[in-house]
Amino acid sequence: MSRQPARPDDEAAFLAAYDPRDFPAIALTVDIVVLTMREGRLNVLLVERAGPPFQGCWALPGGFVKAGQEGLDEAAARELAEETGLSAGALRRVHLEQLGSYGAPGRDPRMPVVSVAYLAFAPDLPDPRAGGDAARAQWTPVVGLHGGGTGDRHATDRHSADPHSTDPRSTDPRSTDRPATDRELAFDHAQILADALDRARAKLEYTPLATAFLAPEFTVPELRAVYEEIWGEKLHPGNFHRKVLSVPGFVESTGETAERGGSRGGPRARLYRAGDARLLHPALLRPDREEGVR
Amino acid sequence: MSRQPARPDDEAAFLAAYDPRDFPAIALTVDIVVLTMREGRLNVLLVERAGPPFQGCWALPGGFVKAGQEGLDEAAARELAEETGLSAGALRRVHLEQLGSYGAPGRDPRMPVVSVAYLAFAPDLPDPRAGGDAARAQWTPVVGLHGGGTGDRHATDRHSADPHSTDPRSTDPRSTDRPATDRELAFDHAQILADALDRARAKLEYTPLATAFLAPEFTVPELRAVYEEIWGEKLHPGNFHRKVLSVPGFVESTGETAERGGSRGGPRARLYRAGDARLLHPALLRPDREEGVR
DNA sequence: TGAGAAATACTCGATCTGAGAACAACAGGT
DNA sequence: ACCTGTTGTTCTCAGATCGAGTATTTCTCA
Repeated sequence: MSRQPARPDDEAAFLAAYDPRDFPAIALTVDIVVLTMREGRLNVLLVERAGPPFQGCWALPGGFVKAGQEGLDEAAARELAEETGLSAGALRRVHLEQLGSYGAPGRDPRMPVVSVAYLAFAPDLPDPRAGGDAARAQWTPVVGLHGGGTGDRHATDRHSADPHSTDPRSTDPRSTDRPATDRELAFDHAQILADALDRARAKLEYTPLATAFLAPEFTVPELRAVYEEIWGEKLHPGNFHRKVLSVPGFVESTGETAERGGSRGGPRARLYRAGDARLLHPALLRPDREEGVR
Repeated sequence: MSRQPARPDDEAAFLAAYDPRDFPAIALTVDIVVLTMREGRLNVLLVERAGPPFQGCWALPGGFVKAGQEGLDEAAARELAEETGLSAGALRRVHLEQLGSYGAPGRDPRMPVVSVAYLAFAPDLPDPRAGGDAARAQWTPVVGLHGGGTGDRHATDRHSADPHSTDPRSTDPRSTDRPATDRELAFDHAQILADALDRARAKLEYTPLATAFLAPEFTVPELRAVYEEIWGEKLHPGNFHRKVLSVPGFVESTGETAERGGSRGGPRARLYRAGDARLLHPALLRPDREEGVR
């Protein structure tokens, strides 16, 4: 960054190069993959595009960065607030981090557009409001979405889901008039979503961020459900319980217990709060992933 | 991304918004943190700025993205090739990955500039050539550099131009004559470098990328030296050796042994090649890092 | 030729992990 | 109320892994 177009011309040309208008036009946007847990399923916030291109298609919420007026993180936070209609207070409980930037030529048919993608983990949020240029916005189960699912090959780098994972996906991806499920996403958003899921799966391993999907007070089984849903595989209840309580700073007891036992029986679970750890040590690793080689 | 500025105006305004000239001017660059190992020390490629702003300051190599003509990864690869003067063949042995994007307002005094930072791991490369707008370019030991050093706090979460980044502007880090060591970096490059080092340290844990710093054939002690230099701490030779050989796909034996023993004595070490693993399983974790909390 | 250093192999005890069992608490239906 | 099946939580046990320390052998250097 921070260099004139190229070539150490003379001073005049040098300064002239600073005229913004002389740069090839390029637009910068932020897109956000907002993940939340609804009724035990991982959902992503999608908006239906009101105009071309990809009119009628579902896409990730996002918008243009106000060049010079806001930073990237700020722009993402602003878009997140606008799109979810959440108060600043509620937003404080949402985890937001940069995912990566996408700028393949032609990804937007209108003009060169580079998008900085963000990833957000949110507790169960109210239904979104269709604001701005979106025809409507809604939570969509990730399962069955292109780019969704448990195993999305591609992953730039680390971890890719294993081929032999138990795939609880429903074998009924019908999309008659159902909302966004099983729809192609606009632009390269399927790729962004896939990368986001890979990142989310990895994050659960070494951070306590799974708690960001839950209410301030939660039980170990609820926490386990988050891991199972995002990783797409069942975990050993006993071992998971032992692990969570043994990692320093992961959770702290409230002394209370849940109001009711499980919906299908069982004793009432104890309640915990998120601890003060930012990183899990030792990490909570995903079961047997033989990959690595390839 | 991919939405008009905001607000569901009427169709006319909608279409008008597509004129590139109507968007606030913003420039997009790529900056690359190229790391290599020279004489046992971790070095980063820096260029001396030939013109303002930050004239005479050292900065990360980089340049403007050719909007619409190349993707982000392409642009980074191109800049890397230009700046190092390496052949396409030699570049194939270099690991290049996206680090994150930085777009704090005012990070470039000229105009809004967002930079997509990349991270590269390279084996010992020849001296760089000062091309383009750079007065000169050279490898600089990371130690002693602002943003360098072993302990750069900040970071549990990589990337993102956070608001509280050290802002090197305002001060006048004029160049006297000394190379780059102990100099303030231009723009927010100290922050980018710090983030890059954090990422590099983490990458060594779960990927075999340490081998990217070495020749095609290397010994276990040489590999250990890479880890020790980047992590900034001595490792137990015996345990490291056992671990490296036990992780499937990390290294594979060539059957040969090094020409000479260690410079200060000791038997000749066996030679290995990088294996076919992309991920280390189980990971090679850094010794005792009590952090996690706070 | 001797001393010191380093590569590699081994040992031992502390930890961590996966799998399974045990037991009590609880929901739902009879 | 009383079964019956489910589930939260705790334990046990064997195998894998890890940190630390030791032993052995092979080099370099003086």
